[in-house]
Amino acid sequence: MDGTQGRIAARRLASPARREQILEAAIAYFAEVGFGGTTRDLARRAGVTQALLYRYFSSKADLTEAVFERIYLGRLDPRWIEEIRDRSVPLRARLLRFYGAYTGAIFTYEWMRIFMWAGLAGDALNNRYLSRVADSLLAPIAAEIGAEPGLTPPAMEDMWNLHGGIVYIGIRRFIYRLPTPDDCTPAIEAATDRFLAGCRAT
Amino acid sequence: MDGTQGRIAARRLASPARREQILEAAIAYFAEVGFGGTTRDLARRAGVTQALLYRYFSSKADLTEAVFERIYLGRLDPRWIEEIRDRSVPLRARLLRFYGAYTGAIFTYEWMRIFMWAGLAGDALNNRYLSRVADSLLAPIAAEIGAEPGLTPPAMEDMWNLHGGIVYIGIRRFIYRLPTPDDCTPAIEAATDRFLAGCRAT
DNA sequence: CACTCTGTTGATCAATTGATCAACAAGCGA
DNA sequence: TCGCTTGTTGATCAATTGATCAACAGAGTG
Repeated sequence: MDGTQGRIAARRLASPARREQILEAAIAYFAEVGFGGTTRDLARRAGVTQALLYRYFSSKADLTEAVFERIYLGRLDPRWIEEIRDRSVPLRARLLRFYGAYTGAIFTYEWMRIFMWAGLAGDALNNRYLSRVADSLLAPIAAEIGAEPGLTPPAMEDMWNLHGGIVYIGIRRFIYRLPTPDDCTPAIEAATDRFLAGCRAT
Repeated sequence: MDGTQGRIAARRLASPARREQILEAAIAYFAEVGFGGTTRDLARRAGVTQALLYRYFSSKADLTEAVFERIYLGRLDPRWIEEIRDRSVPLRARLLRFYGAYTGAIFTYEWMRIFMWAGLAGDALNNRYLSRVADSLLAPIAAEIGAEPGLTPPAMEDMWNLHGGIVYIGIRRFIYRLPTPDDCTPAIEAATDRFLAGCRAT
């Protein structure tokens, strides 16, 4: 209830809890201002002293690395690909289910912005993540489309087009701060239907 | 032919030429490292002294502002919208012509990255630019599609989907540094055809 | 209460960085 | 060649910033 920013933290915390608190604050802070942000500002927002950061992280680089790991780790749910291949469910429903889950996982302020900051900075994890998206998600989806009677399997560039058109909603919302629909399900449905219709027409 | 970086500049240059040279170097430099880059690094790459920057720009903020203006100014060609409305040309050809010209204008290392850096930093020009894209380009395109017999006019969210899917090619190439086709014309054609087919099906 | 462990802090250092300024020097007209 | 204008530089300042460390303080134990 104090009017000042930060300094909300308890006076004394168990080591793992404090580390977790700092890490969470770092994710929120770096998402907002990028990795050029200062350790002093971060500490203020975490409600601790700047010196304390160095008890839990050996350097700023060490801290940002922890932010990366936390952000990337477990972001790609292995069940997604299983569900994509589950042919007991109609193809359209599988696509909608996947992109519902995928956007549900990545359409957050922290994820979208940290991913973009990292991409611009040339982070290697970023590049590797997207390669995995291509190999483990887009390629299997293309294969499933190709397995459907009457549908031509789309090229990877077409898959990227589907993917990019959907992800761009999050870019507009969290990076460009443009108004977007609260619920992006209808947009995903429309994009998916257009895409499937295109695979049929060829 | 000196092995060192930078210091290519002539010893003495006319004032406007030097300013132009610094501005060009700033665009290339900030595109690469973002606006957190230092004036010393920039000066080194421009081949001048750090102090000289302040003869042509009153502050770093003044310099970055000049970079913005140069980048944004004249990037939206007013002829594009005229050509979009030119109904003597088939609709599909108009769409392809527009996105050929549009991607030809923005798919550069400098533009894509500075635009993204600025977007993350919350630059106002960025937001305004995209609003103009929506009002002056996407909305008229939607209207032209709606004017075509047998086609339903797409909602703005659909237009953003078309747009985002195409722009995402540039994001992959210049921000994520992923491999993309040298010529993105086929991808644009495929995306456009899918989109128009979708407008027909409804 | 005294003791110990450890989470936390304020002070501080060295390097970086935006910005300034007096001094230098290249071109050019008289 | 002299002298003026102006493009250019090296030195330097003040503020910021990542990182360190001795000292402080809260909590549990005997």
